[in-house]
Amino acid sequence: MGVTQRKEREREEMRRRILDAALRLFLEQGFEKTSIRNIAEAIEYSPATIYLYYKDKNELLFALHQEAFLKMMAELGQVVVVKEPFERLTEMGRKYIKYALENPEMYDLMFIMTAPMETLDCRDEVWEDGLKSFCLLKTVVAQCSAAGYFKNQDVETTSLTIWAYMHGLVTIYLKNRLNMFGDDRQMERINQSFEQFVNMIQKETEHPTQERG
Amino acid sequence: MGVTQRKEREREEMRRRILDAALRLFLEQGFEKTSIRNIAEAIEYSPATIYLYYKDKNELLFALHQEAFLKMMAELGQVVVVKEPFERLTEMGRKYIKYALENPEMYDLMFIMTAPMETLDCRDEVWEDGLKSFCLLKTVVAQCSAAGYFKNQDVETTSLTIWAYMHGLVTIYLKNRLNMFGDDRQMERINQSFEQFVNMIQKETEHPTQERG
DNA sequence: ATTTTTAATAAACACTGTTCATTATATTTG
DNA sequence: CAAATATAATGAACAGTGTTTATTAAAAAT
Repeated sequence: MGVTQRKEREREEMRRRILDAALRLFLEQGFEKTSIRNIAEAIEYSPATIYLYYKDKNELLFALHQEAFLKMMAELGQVVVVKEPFERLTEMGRKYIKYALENPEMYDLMFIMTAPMETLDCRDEVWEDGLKSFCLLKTVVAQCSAAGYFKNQDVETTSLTIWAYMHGLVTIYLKNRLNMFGDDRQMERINQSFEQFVNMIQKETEHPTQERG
Repeated sequence: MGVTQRKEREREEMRRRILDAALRLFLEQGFEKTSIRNIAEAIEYSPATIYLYYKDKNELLFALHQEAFLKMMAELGQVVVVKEPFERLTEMGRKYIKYALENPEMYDLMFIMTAPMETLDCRDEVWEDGLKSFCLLKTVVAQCSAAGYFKNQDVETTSLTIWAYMHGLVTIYLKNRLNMFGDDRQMERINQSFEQFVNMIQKETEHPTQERG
């Protein structure tokens, strides 16, 4: 009989309700101020009920982290419309910055917090979301490579270098470390640095590597 | 009479005792598992006493963050012994990675956590430690610039670009995001990327002459 | 209609940062 | 010296956290 299926469906619906409430509160008031009790209250259930659908808070954070990756991949994926490979990579960089700045809490969950990762650790699973998005980057880098950019450079290393720079740039900003300049030119600084970095890696095309002591 | 002086000294001693205990516990069991109560217990005082010496936990974290900067500056400052400017910059990069990887909790406090920064915000002070260390980087970058590197590049922008990359690289590692590759070649990847980045920014030097320091 | 399975919860546990009235100690004053 | 005052330290409480468990209510199977 269809009872099992309905139960399964209802279970999924409940998981969604919890996730949606968690996401809403998360975005409204930040991670630190959102508790299991808040989420339970939002969906009008007792706190203990949450634990019937998610093992612990880490698992809930992990589920949110997955949602965040879905959204980011959708946005970064749009770069396929850009024809020229290097301009495609550049546009992906711009979109990465845009996503991070528009979704700071989600970005935290995806790349900074260790809590969601612990779920993977104890499940003995690999970080698929991270791998998939890194793969997207590698693909575009490989296309650049095929178009003559990044000569004699390993695609994976180049991708990591680019990601590291992008990640560093946005987290310095998101974690309020650009405040130190005391002015309101933070976005300007980000854009200038980004432009410089793009120019820098672009030049990797032209000249062959020259020796130096 | 010297009572005031002695009181002031005793107060400083107590602040140090608290800080030392906090630092020890922090390093022993990480930030998340270290509470005001733990620290109080370690110095054999009541939790409330801590609040006579530090306004709140953020202020305590800020004080620890300052200690961390002292240590990092001491280590990075050693690069003055390196004669050639670009090699000096490279060595500073190596030392930055070394410091971050050897002091992950401290690094978190310095560049990732927002809690210590809140103390600055409500004190209406500027982030001096950050500024000072960024200044050190700028100095070395300027020396490279004077030696013919980073032609036509703004020193501040270049410094931010370099810092962003370094910061991104170490945090991706520290926050366990390099686990995704599933192998044990994480340090290898870091070193490869670093090498690539160093090569990349080195080429920013204009190559009409191969004259250098 | 009765038994069994499932879902939801109230209440508790062991924590957290923080505040405040009260007590103990040290210093200053008469 | 003793009495008054200032300072330091604390116990106890408040309001919160994630999580577990015994108990109850509801649904499903017999």
